[in-house]
Amino acid sequence: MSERERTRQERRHTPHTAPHPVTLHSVAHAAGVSPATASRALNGTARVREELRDRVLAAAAELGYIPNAHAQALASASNNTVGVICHDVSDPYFAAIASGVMRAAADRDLLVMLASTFRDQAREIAYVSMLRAQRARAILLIGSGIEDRGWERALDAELAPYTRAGGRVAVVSRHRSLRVDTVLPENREGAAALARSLLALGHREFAVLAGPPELTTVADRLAGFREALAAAGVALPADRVVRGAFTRDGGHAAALALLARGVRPTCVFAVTDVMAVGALAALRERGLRVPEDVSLAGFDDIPLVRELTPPLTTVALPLARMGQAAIRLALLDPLGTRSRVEHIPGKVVLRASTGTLTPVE
Amino acid sequence: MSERERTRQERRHTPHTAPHPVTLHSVAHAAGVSPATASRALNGTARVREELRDRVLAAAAELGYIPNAHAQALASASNNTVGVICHDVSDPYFAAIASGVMRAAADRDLLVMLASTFRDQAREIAYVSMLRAQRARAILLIGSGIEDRGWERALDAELAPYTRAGGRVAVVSRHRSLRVDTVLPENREGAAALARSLLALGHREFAVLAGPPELTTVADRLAGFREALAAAGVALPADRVVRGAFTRDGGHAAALALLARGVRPTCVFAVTDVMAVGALAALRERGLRVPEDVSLAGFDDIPLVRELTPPLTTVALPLARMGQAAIRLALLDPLGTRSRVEHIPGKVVLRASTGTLTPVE
DNA sequence: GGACGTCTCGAAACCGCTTTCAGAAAGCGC
DNA sequence: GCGCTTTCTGAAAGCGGTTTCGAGACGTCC
Repeated sequence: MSERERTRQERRHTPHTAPHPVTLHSVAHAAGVSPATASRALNGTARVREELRDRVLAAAAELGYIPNAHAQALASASNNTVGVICHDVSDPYFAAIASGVMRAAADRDLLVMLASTFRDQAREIAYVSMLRAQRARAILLIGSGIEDRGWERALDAELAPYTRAGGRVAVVSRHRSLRVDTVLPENREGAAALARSLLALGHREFAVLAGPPELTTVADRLAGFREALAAAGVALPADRVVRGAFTRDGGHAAALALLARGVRPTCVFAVTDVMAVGALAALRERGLRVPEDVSLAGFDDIPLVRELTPPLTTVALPLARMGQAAIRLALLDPLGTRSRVEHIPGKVVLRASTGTLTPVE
Repeated sequence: MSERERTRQERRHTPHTAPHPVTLHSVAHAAGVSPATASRALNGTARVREELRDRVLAAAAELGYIPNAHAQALASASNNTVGVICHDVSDPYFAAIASGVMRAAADRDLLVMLASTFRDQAREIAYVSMLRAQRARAILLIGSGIEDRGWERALDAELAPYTRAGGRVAVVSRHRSLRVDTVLPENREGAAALARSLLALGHREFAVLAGPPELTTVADRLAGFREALAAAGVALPADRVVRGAFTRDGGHAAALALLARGVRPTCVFAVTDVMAVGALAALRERGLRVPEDVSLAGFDDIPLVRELTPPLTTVALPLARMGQAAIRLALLDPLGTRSRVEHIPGKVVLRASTGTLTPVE
């Protein structure tokens, strides 16, 4: 018995992999109090005689004590981390939203665990599982959803037990079948407003560079745009809509495909700024001047598009604030089983890419 | 006693805040084995009779068991999270590096905790402390360092016990007095090579938009640039160097300040692409055409600068690979107490912003 | 048939902290 | 001086896993 005791002690003396030997016990011992008192003194969770408190604090500082967050989380069943899942940090659209998330998290002393799926849906589900294991307070899904119904279902299956157990889920710019809090741009209205502005500039011949049709973001923006045109008696034939990936190169390819069809619109609407960037390059490559030969408009107002030549007309979304809103929603008290939706209006910003045209024709 | 037992039970039945009631005990019980066996079966850490293993796995799947990462970390003193600290996720320079970090982390099944300091040095130190509390396997410091000696010292004081206890620290593009692994662009050589290229284009009148002088990144790039000029007999007087913040607006302001001094260089070198973006806008605002009236070059090759008009000449750095290198270094076995430094060469990329000039004069 | 080595599996200690619960000490009114 | 609060403090029971250690159950070999 005492033999076993001894070997155990020896092992403890070899902090082979143990990163942090200074425990609450150490400081309690050094301060001449019990661990309970030390805990209370350090966290202020209960009154402790001033003299003892000072001794504890001094000992903690002296020893360089850093509490073990794992032990804390385990013992108190609390947790101050949130998980964020996105496609890729280097996408400026996401980066802008993430920046807002980080700001809001910092204000609330939350630690953010960030996961990039690189558009791999299996990885996305794996990350949700990991974040569940970490017992994250909330999981944020950011960015346009997924193009596969099966995976969506699998994702919801992973999310459901999490929310049922008290976990909070918030999504931004993405639909869910689950009842989760949502930050949703007014895609339809924004695109419609943009269309009206473009009509007012005199355009009548349009083309749209759209993303994957399964994405509600795409569907809504396309629908809004088309409706506003229709209201003005302008049609948007099917051959004027080209699909492409939600990336710079996707926009580039889509624009080339459009031109290859032989259509020559006076104005091109890319449903995403990122796609518009690629489109601008493609148009240039084909010798078209923007806005003299063709106008170009996007959606989102990522910082980048202000630096383009010409600066891009777009529908501005308060991206950073959308990120903050996601955190806010996720940390609000759960409002029954209902899900909240925060609608974010977009604002049309006319820049030089659509020129200040005298009405055509 | 039994009374106390009962109230405890009742409390357990109200998972008020407890996010996850399914524990290893549950599945062990359901499978009719001990928790020890269940643990071994789930982790494959020891041989378990096939029949039992199947029962455990089935029970785990049935109950939707998800291990508690906190308990695992606590019990096994292991951990699969790394912390990353940067200024702001929405800075494209950082975003590109972070993307590489995320990729490397995903390949190794690591969870990344990301913290943005928003250039607040107190916050940076606080984050190191939080990451220490999380017992992160490694802490990555990304991006240009700090402009304050006192804070730097405080940061090292926070880092030192961490590394001493076995934590790994890696920094990219940033100097440390501590012995930590480092991923370092060859700023001096890159800037010198750029200068030679610009000289070859015929330029003789230069100006530099530099960042805060305390940053070694800035100092190195400036020194390399100046040396290469000197080697060609070209001087760079003090009034041709303007300081500005390491941001788009910093570059903008610096360029305006330069012009306000009345100097008219034929070529402007912004030590950072991000600054160059602002500078380009400023030059335009003052009616200068790039590259006809003045050439402009940057450093880093962030994706954005390829989309500018004109595309920006710069020194390309493999940003994503630098991020991956940081993870790799941090997770390599500690090589004694020595610190490794991985030097990253830059590659001059001539684009239209410096034009294909016929040698001036 | 008994000594002995192998494989599995369970009991129990432990990781580092929080939080009850109860006891000690001190303050108070009578 | 005595019972009763009110405050502080410490012992100890977890939180949910991992891992050591030893005990059975078999198989093998003299």
